[in-house]
Amino acid sequence: MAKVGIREVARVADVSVGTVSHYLNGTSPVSDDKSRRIQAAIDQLGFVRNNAGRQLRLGHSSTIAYVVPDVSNPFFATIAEGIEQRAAGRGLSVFLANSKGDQPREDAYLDLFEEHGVRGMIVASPGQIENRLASLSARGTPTVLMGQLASSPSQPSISIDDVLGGYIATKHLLDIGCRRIAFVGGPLSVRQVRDRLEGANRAVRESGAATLEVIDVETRVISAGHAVGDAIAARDPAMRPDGVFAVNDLVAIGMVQTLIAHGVRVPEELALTGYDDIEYAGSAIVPLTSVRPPHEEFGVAAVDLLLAVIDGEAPDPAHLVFAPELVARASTAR
Amino acid sequence: MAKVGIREVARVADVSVGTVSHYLNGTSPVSDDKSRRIQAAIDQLGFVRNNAGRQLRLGHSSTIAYVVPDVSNPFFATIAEGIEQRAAGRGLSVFLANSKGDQPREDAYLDLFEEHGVRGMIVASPGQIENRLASLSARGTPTVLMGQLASSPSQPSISIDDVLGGYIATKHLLDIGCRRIAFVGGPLSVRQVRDRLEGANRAVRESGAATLEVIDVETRVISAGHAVGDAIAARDPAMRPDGVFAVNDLVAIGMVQTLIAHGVRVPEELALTGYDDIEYAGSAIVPLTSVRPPHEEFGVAAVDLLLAVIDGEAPDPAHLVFAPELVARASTAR
DNA sequence: TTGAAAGCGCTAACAG
DNA sequence: CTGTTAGCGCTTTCAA
Repeated sequence: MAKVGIREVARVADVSVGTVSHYLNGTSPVSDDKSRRIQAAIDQLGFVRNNAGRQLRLGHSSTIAYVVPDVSNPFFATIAEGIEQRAAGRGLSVFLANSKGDQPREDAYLDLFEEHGVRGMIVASPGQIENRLASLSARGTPTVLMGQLASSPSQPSISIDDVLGGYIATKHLLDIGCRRIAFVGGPLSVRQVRDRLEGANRAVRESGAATLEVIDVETRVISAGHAVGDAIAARDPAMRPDGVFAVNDLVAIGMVQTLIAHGVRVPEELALTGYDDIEYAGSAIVPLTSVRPPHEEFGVAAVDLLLAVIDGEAPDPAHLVFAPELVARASTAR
Repeated sequence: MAKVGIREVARVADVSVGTVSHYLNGTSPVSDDKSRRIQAAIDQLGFVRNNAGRQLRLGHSSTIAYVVPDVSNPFFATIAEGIEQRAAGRGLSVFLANSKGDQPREDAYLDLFEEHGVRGMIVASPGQIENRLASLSARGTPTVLMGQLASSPSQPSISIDDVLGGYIATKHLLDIGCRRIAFVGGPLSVRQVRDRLEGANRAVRESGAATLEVIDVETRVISAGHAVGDAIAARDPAMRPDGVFAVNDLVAIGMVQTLIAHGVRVPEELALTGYDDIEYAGSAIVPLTSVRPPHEEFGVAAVDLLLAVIDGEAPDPAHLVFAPELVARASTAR
């Protein structure tokens, strides 16, 4: 396979490389005759434009990067969709990377994308990476921090108000009559967990008429929910909470499964709400009430924010904070 | 931000650009003194190597692409992990792309990666793309087709024996005593669905003592399972199947939820098996028997196959076919 | 061990 | 409208 470049195309079409470039980029009009010859040559030779040359000359690529801890998390996947749509509309492609919540690996990807000269990055990270992002910016690659509110005013970020989310979830339980509330989640070193609990605290405090128990879990997956469900079912019924706010849907799904298996009626004896509104939430045995972050707008807003920074506009609110909303389903229907 | 390149580093360190390059790549020994000066200059200037220039000169990049219909599908996500591990071991990075099962979009990504000069691509596609992959290969980008057996002998592919999978799932139902088997899945235009049904047919035929009903569904998601579960529960108990092979776990999960809600006992009255062994399968109300494709080895094998092609070795078996295995759980425990 | 210099493929400025 | 040409940043001979 001989490498076929723009000059080979030019030779076959009997035009100059400049003309081929103009044809390719629409930089300047090309006569019909030559256009046809150029296209014919391209087809015949199977020419594919070499991005390295193009990018080197242009000084920048037309890609942005989206780095997440877990691509298979439906939450990030949905956002990715919004990002890709919006980016495509602006002529940008999106490179995806999976950091697995692993710092060195995340670092490696950030380096890789920087070397590749991406126009900007949207980074969701469970860790402390503001310094890292700051140096990227300083060297010319704009970034948007996703999922947590940046502490630096100059670091654009886009996040969800988890305190509010925790508040509305708990308020909902109180509104339907629950008085012995339990928050199931942990560890508190995770910002999102802490914030949600704080919101729950506030709602309970405001009500003045309810108690809040905290049931700590190490991981926030289905099996953790199973364990907690078993433990609650094993209690004397009088000692069980009558309303549970699970830190996320996976935990809630696990809980509802074991609770029902043990004969605890949901929502009659125990009302339950999750968080995140993942796809499976509505498909659980007892469809799950959940707190829904604005998935779609989130991705779009992230791209818009990034583009603003790329265009050199200091975005007025550098921090976008979205309000989640409650999706009430059978698990809290009294 | 002045652009800082290798020559700026060379200037500050008072060496030649060639020496900096050698330092960076270990291409040739560099004296300790100069090494120190170069590193100091790099740190001071915040130099980041420009991949475009490097790649242009080198003629190739050090990335491979992994294109899937749905990154959030746990099946592909797990494989991605294997791919990234293995690729990293060979000094390659992986770019991920989400085609959403959309042909034009898949095409766009294939083009994009080809222009970016990736070393090779691993492509999982629900569609017919062998011709497309063939032209990529012809132009110099090796590919591995994932998830379906390639019809062309020269197109490397890596797939799972779904006929066998369907066979062992159904055989298992027969072995535990089921005689009125139902296959829930569709449409038959999807290769994997067809193959699984074929395996089911074979098992039933071999047994000589059972019947196979086909219950068609349009989509293979939880809600489809709900609908089928409702329909089966509504039947006269004598008309219900006593063993169901669902085309995938999502459908099976949906079914088990509604069946139980309607009081149909699983597995006593109706044994049920899914397919794919996704994470949630073991976490269903009734833990689900499923057919497990070899996730981990799959990604590793795909990379190895791709690397072999990149290295110009005509891989001996161009087609790798993996055998799935049965994971028996409560949903078929009699 | 180091430096000088020739491009890799492409775009854009400029001249026609 | 079209052709000519100068680099973009980097690696890699080739000499020294």
